[in-house]
Amino acid sequence: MTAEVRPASPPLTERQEARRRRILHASAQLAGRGGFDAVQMREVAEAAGVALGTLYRYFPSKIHLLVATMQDQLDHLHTTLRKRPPAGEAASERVAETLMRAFRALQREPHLADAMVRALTFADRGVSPEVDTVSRQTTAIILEATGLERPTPQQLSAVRVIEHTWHSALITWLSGRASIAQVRTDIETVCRLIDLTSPDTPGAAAGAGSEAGHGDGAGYGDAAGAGASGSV
Amino acid sequence: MTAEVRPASPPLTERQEARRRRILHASAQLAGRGGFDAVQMREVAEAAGVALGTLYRYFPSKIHLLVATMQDQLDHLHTTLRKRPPAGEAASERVAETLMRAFRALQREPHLADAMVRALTFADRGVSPEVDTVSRQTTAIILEATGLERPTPQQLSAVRVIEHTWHSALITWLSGRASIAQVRTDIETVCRLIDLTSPDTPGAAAGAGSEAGHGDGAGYGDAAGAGASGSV
DNA sequence: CGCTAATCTAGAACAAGTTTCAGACTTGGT
DNA sequence: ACCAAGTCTGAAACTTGTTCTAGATTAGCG
Repeated sequence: MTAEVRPASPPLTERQEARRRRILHASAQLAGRGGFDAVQMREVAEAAGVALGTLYRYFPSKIHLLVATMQDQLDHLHTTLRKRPPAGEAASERVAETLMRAFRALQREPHLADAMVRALTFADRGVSPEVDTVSRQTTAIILEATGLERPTPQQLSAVRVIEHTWHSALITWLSGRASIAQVRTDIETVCRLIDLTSPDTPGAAAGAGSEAGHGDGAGYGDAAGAGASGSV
Repeated sequence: MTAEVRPASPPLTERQEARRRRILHASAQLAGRGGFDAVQMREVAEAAGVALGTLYRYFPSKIHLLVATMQDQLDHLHTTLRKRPPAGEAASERVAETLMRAFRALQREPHLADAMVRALTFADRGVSPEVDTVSRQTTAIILEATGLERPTPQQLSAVRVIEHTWHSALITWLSGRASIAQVRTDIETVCRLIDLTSPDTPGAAAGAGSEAGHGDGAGYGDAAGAGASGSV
């Protein structure tokens, strides 16, 4: 039932699964203390009882390791959330409640949160698939909170904005530039102002352009192109 | 005139100012090629013609260096933007146009963008003041685009959400998880849906259901613990 | 069981950020 | 011009992520 969908080209043996689990456990453990910096590959390896080379065979970089740790934690969170769905009236309220619950969970382990979020945002293209998994997991949680059966492209865009805000607000909190109250305000603001109402609602903001995916293309050398000359 | 407000505890001598500038130039240069990874402290030092220790005296870490580089580039951008302000009707259009212009500027130097944004999001508490400066600069640019004289707390919250979205959307683009078109959609979505209208300004409105007057959840300024101390 | 390929271990080695240190150079004040 | 304090240089050292190697173990298969 759990989303635990890993590529897993070759299915892992039992011992391997156990190793993998020990590694993730050690990672979360160390992250729980000192955060990102405290997760040192040699220490993880030792704590998990594997050789350094093995650790790198399972997780090709520290970032991969921490992103996997986040997937793991998100699974837990998702499971927990499902046990007691948000009770708000409007979709926006339920989303806000869900995110605030998640935020409270993170507050309980700020160092762990630090390690995971830093890894997520620092991840480069080489980790995209894994980061994408986390992103989809987050989207799923939010969408579930909305209770929408068949979200429209506009609603999906709105969810994307909510996710962006959630993510970035977390960063400002973790880096000490925003208080907990400020994060709550940001979450409530985006959930309140962004339109999550169904398409049959008149006056709702219209056509949020294309859907997701990597359609790319799109002209961006258009109007105002010459505007921002100069470097940057 | 320009926001070029640096702490500058001891005012720098001319030679020092020149060194600082050479360092920043070298940093941007190297970042312009290979991005974050290509900015190697030894190389920056050599390219700038200073000793490694000196580089570290000016910028206590690679992150500090890149964040300072971003401040620098943002200054340029801000100046450029001022020369031809956005022309849209509604505040939201002007903000979207401004951000898209900035985005186009970043696209011209994707590696540089990568280096700067990665540094920003990876920055830990030790770099908070500098990151905060960048954040305030960004806020200023957006606020300027709105044309609001005295933004209400609600409007400031909206701007925060826009900034979060902008920031996070950039990350997804840089890490190859979102296309340029997708970023544009996200920017347009948040600008369109978030309410930026003034209480006394008629006309364009996003007001989908919820109204901004709503209770204003959570006040500003209670930065429990680590909040923004030295605000503008 | 015995073979082969894959995996695991221990440990060295390498890369890049960061620190440290002794000595040379600047600067500011007298 | 001279001195003291602060700054800069060059180079080595240290840290931690990552890679590599040689030999031991394990897994799958006939």
